[in-house]
Amino acid sequence: MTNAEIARVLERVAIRLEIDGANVFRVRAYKEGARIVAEHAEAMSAIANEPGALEAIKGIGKDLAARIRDLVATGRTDVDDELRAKIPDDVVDFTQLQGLGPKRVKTLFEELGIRDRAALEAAAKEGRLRDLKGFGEKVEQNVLKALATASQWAGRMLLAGAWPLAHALAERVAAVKGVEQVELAGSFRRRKETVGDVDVLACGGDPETVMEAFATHESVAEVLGRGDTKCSVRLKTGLQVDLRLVPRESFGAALMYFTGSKEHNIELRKLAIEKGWSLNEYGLTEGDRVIASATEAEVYAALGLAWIPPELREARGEIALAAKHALPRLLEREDLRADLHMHTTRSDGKHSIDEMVEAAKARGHEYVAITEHSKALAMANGFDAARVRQSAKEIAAARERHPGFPILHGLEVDILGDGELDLDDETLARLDWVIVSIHSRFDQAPEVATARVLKAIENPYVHAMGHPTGRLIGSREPVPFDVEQVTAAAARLGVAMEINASPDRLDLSDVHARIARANGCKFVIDTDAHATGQLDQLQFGVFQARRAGLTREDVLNALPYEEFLAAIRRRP
DNA sequence: GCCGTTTTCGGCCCGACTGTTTTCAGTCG
Repeated sequence: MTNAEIARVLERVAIRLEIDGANVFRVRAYKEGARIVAEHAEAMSAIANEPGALEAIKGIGKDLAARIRDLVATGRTDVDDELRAKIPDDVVDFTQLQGLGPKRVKTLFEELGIRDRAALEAAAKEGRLRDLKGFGEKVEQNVLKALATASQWAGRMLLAGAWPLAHALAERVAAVKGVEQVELAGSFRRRKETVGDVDVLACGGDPETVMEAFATHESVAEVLGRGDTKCSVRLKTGLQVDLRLVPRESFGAALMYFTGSKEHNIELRKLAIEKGWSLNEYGLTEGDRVIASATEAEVYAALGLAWIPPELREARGEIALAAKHALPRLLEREDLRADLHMHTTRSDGKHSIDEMVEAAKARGHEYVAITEHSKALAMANGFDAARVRQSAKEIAAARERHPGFPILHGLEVDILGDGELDLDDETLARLDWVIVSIHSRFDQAPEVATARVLKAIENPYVHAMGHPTGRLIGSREPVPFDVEQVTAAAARLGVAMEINASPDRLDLSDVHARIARANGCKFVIDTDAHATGQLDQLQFGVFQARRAGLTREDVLNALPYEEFLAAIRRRP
């Protein structure tokens, strides 16, 4: 089992224990265990047999270690088996419906014997929920609403999808007279690849006027709730956005609180408690005395910490680094000097070489690589050997038209099912920049996929691996190769890992990129643009890189052109 | 269920909102 699969089992054990009415701290231990496993760099399967290795991980004790060993060995564990026999899957999923938590789900299950979605919907429609203890007409209506929403809006929204909407709402609020500060907080500010909802924080201005401006924005479909300090709306796209009005004197504390992550905040509170203080969204306090609250920097400083970039606030060790003032200087968009993965009309792009080059120049790039597909992608007009020779002439001609702007003759070569590359070495040797990518056979077994990728990157003409795992967020799982093994090999071979900035790829993921960095990999951050406008998506790749803790030094296309060439010439 | 230069027992993050109640449980972030 992969770490993600183990984490899912532990998470669902936690929910079932909650419904079952177990000790809340036992529930928390399982939830925390799930999170730790999901984010752990080493595979549980690799360390399970090493005595004491699991128990050495903070948050994993004797019991959880035994569960994890069971799962690694057999794919099952008895506590999960027992609970599943008791509580059906659908009932567990009920807790994801807004307004239903473990207590109400327990009531539904035990009082009415509701075991699946259809039964829940029927019972709500027939008005059988309202008389249950802790329910009422309103809750019953909310259940129906939540069921409808869940079917229409099963997942989260891509960060890039929420981006323009969130900024439009923030600008509307910021334009209200008297409003002093507006920030988009939550997972949005941490630049997670998907967001479940968006939190807008504001201070200043007349609360009624600010709420009204927010609630009447043309993108709003429904006002879900409105109090003195908070207004929740659902947009026409399905995205939920919460506006919170906070006092200006505690804006920093509120921004920290609502930026999260929850786990990061918990660690900060523990730190505050150690000092005899208390931290909440109103400030860092000692009794009635406010120690810090106005800005994030003040609160972090009072806790003895450097200000932590939101992308790192995931309780992955950033607080310890901040305490030592040893946080990395994260990569910034301005550090990137090139985009090294883009297509033109010659394969499946929408724009010509000249158009792409001009668009890249307009975005401040100092050099680019043009990288068409190879022949395995026939439908994308992929290049064969003869077409690569022809392409060399086309690129040479383009260089004439763009003096002083280096254009690398690149190609995105398919990794075939067996790890062979789609073009022969002689052809690859003609290219300045060779990216290898997987576009087929996403369903291989882990060992097969690992061998496939290792074989591909061992080819001495390969410079980088494009969208390495091939995942599509929300629709296609990553190819299950061993990321640990592959990135270690890539580091040794001098093959860079791409962080593909396309919003539904963002591949490598933050977790995988962290592993790759720890193994000594270099990276490239590219758009894989198929049209000029997509060159703007580079920022989403930068966000992902920041979440992985990458600095300018980790990234090849942050190098000036000559240094970049020197770096990639280490290969034959 | 986890953890511990005080503890092997007794703690474990905290406040707002909703809708249920008529002082508060449940949910959410």
